[in-house]
Amino acid sequence: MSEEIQQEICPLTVTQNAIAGRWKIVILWHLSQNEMIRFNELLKMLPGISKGILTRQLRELEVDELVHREVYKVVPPKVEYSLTELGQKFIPVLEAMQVWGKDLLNKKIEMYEKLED
Amino acid sequence: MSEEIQQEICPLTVTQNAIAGRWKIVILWHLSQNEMIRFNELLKMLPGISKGILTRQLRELEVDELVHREVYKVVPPKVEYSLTELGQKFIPVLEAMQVWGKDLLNKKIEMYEKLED
DNA sequence: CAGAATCCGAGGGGATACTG
DNA sequence: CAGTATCCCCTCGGATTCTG
Repeated sequence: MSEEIQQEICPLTVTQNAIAGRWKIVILWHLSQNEMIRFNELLKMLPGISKGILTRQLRELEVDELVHREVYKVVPPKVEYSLTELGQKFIPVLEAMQVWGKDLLNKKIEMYEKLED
Repeated sequence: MSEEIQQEICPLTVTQNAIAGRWKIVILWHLSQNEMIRFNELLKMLPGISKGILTRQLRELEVDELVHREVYKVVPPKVEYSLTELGQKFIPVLEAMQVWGKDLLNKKIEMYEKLED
């Protein structure tokens, strides 16, 4: 019981839960770079993902109110995804992650170069 | 094939892979607050985790070089965990996450308060 | 175009018992 | 004290097929 409380009141844990999912971080990043993106565009931006999975990840992000889904009632269907206000507040996290990721990649590159000696 | 390349050269994806795991973020946070922590101390700090899982998460963090494991050859055994240099560079991410998580929690609290009217 | 529905398999979390 | 070794379970990712 007290475990569940901790799940809900720890800021890091709620963050963790919100971004748990193989593609969510990259999805959020694309949305932070593009303002609005249609479903199939997003699909092309994510090589390797399948439609079903993309839909699920987007729905979860929508439930957590990081992403807004705008449906245009036209034929053929048109749906655009964008960051909510909460989603935009998440951008600093993405930026910090990117800084760290680049650091890590540079480190790996250095290691490969040393191996060539 | 090209998917795998993207997996390895995208900074966000490498970050994502490094912290994928139910407890890693919280573990990193505790290590950022304590400099060095023994195994059983960490266990107590994480209500709900089991020994086996804690070990696995720590091993993965060790492989990814975020966490250092110092074994003292004494009886009974004593092992201390700490952040590596790479792990310390991750702290800004944790901080950004915490800011965002607090924001989200405040938002939820507001919603509950409105429900009471 | 943007999904919904279904099925599958891998693997990651968790519990328990044992050990140097 | 700090693990290892199993076993189970269930979720999550992924592939495929169908639809308004």
